[in-house]
Amino acid sequence: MGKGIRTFSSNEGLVSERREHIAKSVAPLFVRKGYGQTSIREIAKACGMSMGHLYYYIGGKEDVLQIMMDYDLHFYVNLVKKIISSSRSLSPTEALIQVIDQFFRATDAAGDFTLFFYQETKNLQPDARKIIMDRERSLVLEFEKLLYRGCQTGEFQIDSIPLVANNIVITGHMWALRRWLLGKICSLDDYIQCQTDYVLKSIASGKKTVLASNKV
Amino acid sequence: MGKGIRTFSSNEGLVSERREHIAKSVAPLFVRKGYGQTSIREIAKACGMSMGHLYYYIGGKEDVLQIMMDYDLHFYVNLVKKIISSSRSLSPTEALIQVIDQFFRATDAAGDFTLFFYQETKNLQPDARKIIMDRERSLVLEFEKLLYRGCQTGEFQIDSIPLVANNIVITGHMWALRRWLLGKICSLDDYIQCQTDYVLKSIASGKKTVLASNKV
Amino acid sequence: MGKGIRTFSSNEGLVSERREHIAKSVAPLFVRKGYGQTSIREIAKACGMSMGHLYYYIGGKEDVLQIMMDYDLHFYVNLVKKIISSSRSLSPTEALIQVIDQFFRATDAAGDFTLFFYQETKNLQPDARKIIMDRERSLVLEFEKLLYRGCQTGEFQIDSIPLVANNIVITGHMWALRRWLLGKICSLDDYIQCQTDYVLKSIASGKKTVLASNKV
Amino acid sequence: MGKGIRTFSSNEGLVSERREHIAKSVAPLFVRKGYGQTSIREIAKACGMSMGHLYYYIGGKEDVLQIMMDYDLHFYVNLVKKIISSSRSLSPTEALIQVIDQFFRATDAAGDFTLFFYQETKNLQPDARKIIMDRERSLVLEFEKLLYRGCQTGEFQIDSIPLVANNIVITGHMWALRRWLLGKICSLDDYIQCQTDYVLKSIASGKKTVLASNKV
DNA sequence: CATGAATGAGGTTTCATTCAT
DNA sequence: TATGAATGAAACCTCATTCAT
Repeated sequence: MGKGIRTFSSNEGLVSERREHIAKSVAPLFVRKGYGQTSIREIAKACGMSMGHLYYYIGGKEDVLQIMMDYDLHFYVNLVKKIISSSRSLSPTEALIQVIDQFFRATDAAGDFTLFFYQETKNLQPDARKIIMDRERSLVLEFEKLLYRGCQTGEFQIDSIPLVANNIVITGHMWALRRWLLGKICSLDDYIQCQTDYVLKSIASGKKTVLASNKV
Repeated sequence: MGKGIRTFSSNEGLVSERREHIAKSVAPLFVRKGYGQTSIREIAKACGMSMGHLYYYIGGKEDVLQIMMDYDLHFYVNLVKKIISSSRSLSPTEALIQVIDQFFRATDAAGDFTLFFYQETKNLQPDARKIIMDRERSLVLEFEKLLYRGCQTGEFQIDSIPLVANNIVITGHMWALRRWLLGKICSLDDYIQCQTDYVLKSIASGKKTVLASNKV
Repeated sequence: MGKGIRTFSSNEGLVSERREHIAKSVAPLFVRKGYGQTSIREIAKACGMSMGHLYYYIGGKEDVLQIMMDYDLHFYVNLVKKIISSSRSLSPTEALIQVIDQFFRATDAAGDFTLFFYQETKNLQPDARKIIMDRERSLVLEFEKLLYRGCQTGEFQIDSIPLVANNIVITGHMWALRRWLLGKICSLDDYIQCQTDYVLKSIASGKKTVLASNKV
Repeated sequence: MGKGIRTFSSNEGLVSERREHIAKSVAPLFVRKGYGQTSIREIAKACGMSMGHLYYYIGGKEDVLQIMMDYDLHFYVNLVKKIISSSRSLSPTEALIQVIDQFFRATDAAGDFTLFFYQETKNLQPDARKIIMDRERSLVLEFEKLLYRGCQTGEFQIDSIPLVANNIVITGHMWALRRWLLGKICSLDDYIQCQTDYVLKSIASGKKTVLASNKV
């Protein structure tokens, strides 16, 4: 974890282990108080370490942010990967419906982190930001693969797959970013339902889908 | 401007004027460095005021954020209102196309501010946040009116007007929030084109629109 | 009032009038918040003047303290003088009893000011402090005169008149300074009763006094 | 020392030690300049600490005042306790004479602190003020015990023991508070002599005391 | 490996005083 | 006379980071 981050230890395994521990410990703190408002003292306390010891595994406060973001994003992306791969046996349309459903719910569950991600990425150094953004990009890629499958079967007709993939991700994230507003309009269930329809309508090819009709 | 914010002056006009000046002066600074990373000293300098004088018109650093956000959002919302009202003579479909185009371009122009808005709203006190969010809500409302017009003419068929209005706003904002990713996929022109199609497809009623026919 | 304090006005009468106004206006503010915690802005507001105008009649913040103390002490000393002179027709012992009673009650009424006086004298410049202390000294002098009368009639037998005079003043002040403690022991009435006895016992000559016994 | 005051250290012994050091270092500074006129920078310097380090052991400037007052008052009260208990073998009258003598001299020696105490208690928060005042109360209590002993032996005849105890304490304090005036009337030796007489006269029972007889 | 006392620059805020109007 | 906008030094306090133990 966190290659390139300064450490005084030469035991790579231990460093990885401790950094994972840091990532897990610090997440609720960061999400609740914000990165800027959290002090090193609080971080160390949350990690059950002394400040000096914390600096044994990191180079500076920023590194804690990077480690935490990297870890959480890694976790989040893996979750999405699992969701998508577990739908591989379904038809693209059905898979998309299910993936959107689960992705939106996962994003809702990690809602505060999603917001945190948009808010605090700016506090990362360019290098660290690149790493985080690569992970984010890989998230979109997963959706692209799914959409691509639908295009090949002819169920979807899409001009720009990356853009549609982005739209799906964005729409999920927006539930987290604007829940204060969207929550007044509809429930998460409604939101998922509507947005799924919205997406399907816009990418549906004329070709009959295998969806509901086959189920009967 | 900024009713409820402490000032030592009883000259309302002057206070308004100075606060507008502050809002304008501080915007580029905030957008570039972030609210938390900008010191009062820098703010005062950017405003061409002494620190003491700055505090003559505000109650604390937070107020500068509120004033700036309120001002910029006010400006932005007014722009959108103008865009929408100037399209009143067009058919709903044509109006939507044009409004999306101009809204996305305006959002792109104010791109850094849009990102700033999502990042820094958390630093406002509940009272101030409410004011800002009310303005944001009024933005969505403008789009709702336009969509409603389209539903009445029968050109649009929409389950949840607020949700579609939100989606349009969101999609515009996302160009600002994720330009680092979207910029690699397509240009702003492409983005507008695709997203417009995307929206229209999903809300098109079967009824023939006046659009295509006129183009011929 | 406040000779030697800088003013830009050459109209002596006006200056005196304004300073008296300042003294009266500022007293409750000072007593409530303390001198150090009261700002010039608050002082000016309490006086119904602008800050600039206030500085037309004073040389600095300290002068406000001096003016206020001088005025209040002047008022207080005059009160005591009246009390003492109005008892001139009584026998020294009876006079003392009555004077102590009224002096203690007056001090109790001005209790916060008495405390303020002990707390804030240190904030005066040496010159100003001398003026204030001279007034304070004149207070003790009034009691000395009364005691002296009693010694001449033979009712009192006192080694050091100034000391006894001081003790009386001190005992009165202490009710104000330590009301938080004394208030738990007894009421003001009790306090007056006991302290009067205490004083009388300690200065009584063997000679029969004209007191209560004669009254019957 | 100073339970309830924020510290970043969990080493109680160290905290106590440092706070005692702070109390000792800051006393002459506070007494000379007053609490309000002494800056944190000066306090830190007087303690031989950096400002940051000072704040490692205290929560705010006020805490320094509390710590210092508590420490000095503790010291002062202990001194009085020692004085009183060391006179236990004497007759109440002789004990009182000796205790007053030593108490007044001790108060004179700590004169500036006594004045400081009356001036600056107002700057404490209610909680801290209570602590300080409890200590002050315990001071009076020591005198009450002594007076009580005298009443039991029949040497003293006192209506209100607490009040007489207070008067003794007050008279001692007054030498400190009004030395600028009293110093012109008599020396400390004279003051002690007179005030002792004054007290004894007012509490003497008719019963012959063991005092004079023993002297012969 | 581990601790936490120590640093000091820099943060936000206040306020007595002046001066152009 | 009268106003109050403007100044800027100095106040209190925080915190990322280091280093002796």
